[in-house]
Amino acid sequence: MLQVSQIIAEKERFIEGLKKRKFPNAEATLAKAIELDEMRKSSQQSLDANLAEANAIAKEIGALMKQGQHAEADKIKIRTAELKAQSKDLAEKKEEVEKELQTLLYTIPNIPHISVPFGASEEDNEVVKLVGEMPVLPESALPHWELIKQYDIIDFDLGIKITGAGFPVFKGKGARLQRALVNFFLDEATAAGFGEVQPPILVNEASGIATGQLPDKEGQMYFVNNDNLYLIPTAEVPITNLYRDVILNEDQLPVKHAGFTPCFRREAGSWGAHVRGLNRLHQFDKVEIVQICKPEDSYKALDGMCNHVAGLLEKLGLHYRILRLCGVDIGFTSALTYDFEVFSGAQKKWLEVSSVSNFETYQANRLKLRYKDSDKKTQLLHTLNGSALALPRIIAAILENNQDEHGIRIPEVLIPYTGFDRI
RNA sequence: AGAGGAGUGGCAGAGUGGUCGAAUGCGGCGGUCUUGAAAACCGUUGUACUGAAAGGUACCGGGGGUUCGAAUCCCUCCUCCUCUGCCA
Repeated sequence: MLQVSQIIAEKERFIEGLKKRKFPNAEATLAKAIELDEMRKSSQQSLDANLAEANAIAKEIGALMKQGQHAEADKIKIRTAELKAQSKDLAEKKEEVEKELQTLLYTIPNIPHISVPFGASEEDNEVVKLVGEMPVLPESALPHWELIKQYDIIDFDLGIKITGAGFPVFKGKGARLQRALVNFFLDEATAAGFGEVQPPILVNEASGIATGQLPDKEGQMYFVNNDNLYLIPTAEVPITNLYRDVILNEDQLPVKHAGFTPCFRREAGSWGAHVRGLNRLHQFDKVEIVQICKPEDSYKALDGMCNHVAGLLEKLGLHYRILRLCGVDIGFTSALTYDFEVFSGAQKKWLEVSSVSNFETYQANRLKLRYKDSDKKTQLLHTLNGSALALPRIIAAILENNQDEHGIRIPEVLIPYTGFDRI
């Protein structure tokens, strides 16, 4: 969530930024936020003045009672009745304005970083890096949804029976390959200084709001009605919320965490012929990296996280590219996002396997995540996160790209984890 | 899940209707003393909104209520502890 003080200080840049996102009525929306904030202040001031008078009278009554002057006390009580009624009105008005302001601020996305390109669609995402070679596969190469049947390693039909579409069952070497990747990713993250955590995979409403999934993407999360809990769409939610309502000391920064969790996404309305097999699931596994740092360090941190993800893909021998997302494709809460896509040889298409973002203070403002700087002033921190990595599409790419007449070759770095070199 | 108890500042812990944003101790910070350190002593030490400032307002688990006035009384929710039950 943007801060009104920021909006006032950098109005021109914010308007430009919102236009990059094709956000409608940028000027009017920001002006409205500033106006509502003014109203908030003035109604707060009237209410405070009212309460101050009531407090003064209450003290006076207390003093009179002590001296036994009950008649005198009763006399001033008349005024307090008026004040009480007024305070109630003023408080209601204040709450109304505050709520209206908050509702408005919830609708305003983060301001894109200066380097975010303008664009009309995902076609305009900027390719900033291309690494490796296109896999050369024989004509007979099969897409992963055929391979998994042939080798009996992932079973969609079984998942449909016990749960529903989009919940595959990993079997035998498929299950082992997935576990190998998880362990490999976690070991790499640990080596890079990301402290491992295992958070809950159900979260409450406050957590969903703080990282920005709520109220914006309510329908995308599974919800457990009986207990008012949401299944996480990404480990970003619980891990970042570890630091909700926290004031860190400068020497605790940066905070770096990695966590492995299943992720759950309803993906309502986003299904079609182009999302076969492992390309899109309701439940999938992912190792997430999260970083919290001082504002001046966050873009260096973003680069560091990108290098980490790039390193993983290189070790797995995958052909990949990095995209800088354009204004219309970048996520609601993000200021700058790099997507990583691997080439899936048999499908002949790029699959997104990671998204690394800097949220600047957008999440921190909702989280109330701050630190005391060298002047002992508390100020908002920057939050970042990225997938390192999402499993199913990596598996799809490995299966497709590494297939030959003898089966599927396991990447060298994974063999110590799988215990076999071929499926 | 049932019965009982409890939630107060970084921590411990007092406070059962007014002078309480809250005693006291510990911790933190600054200082005196010291070659230095420790001890001792003195001072200081929550967050947010608002205001140029002085100040004002709110916050004693969350929300609501009673009262001129609530940390204190009432309702409700949450969390923790003890006992009983159940369970990986």
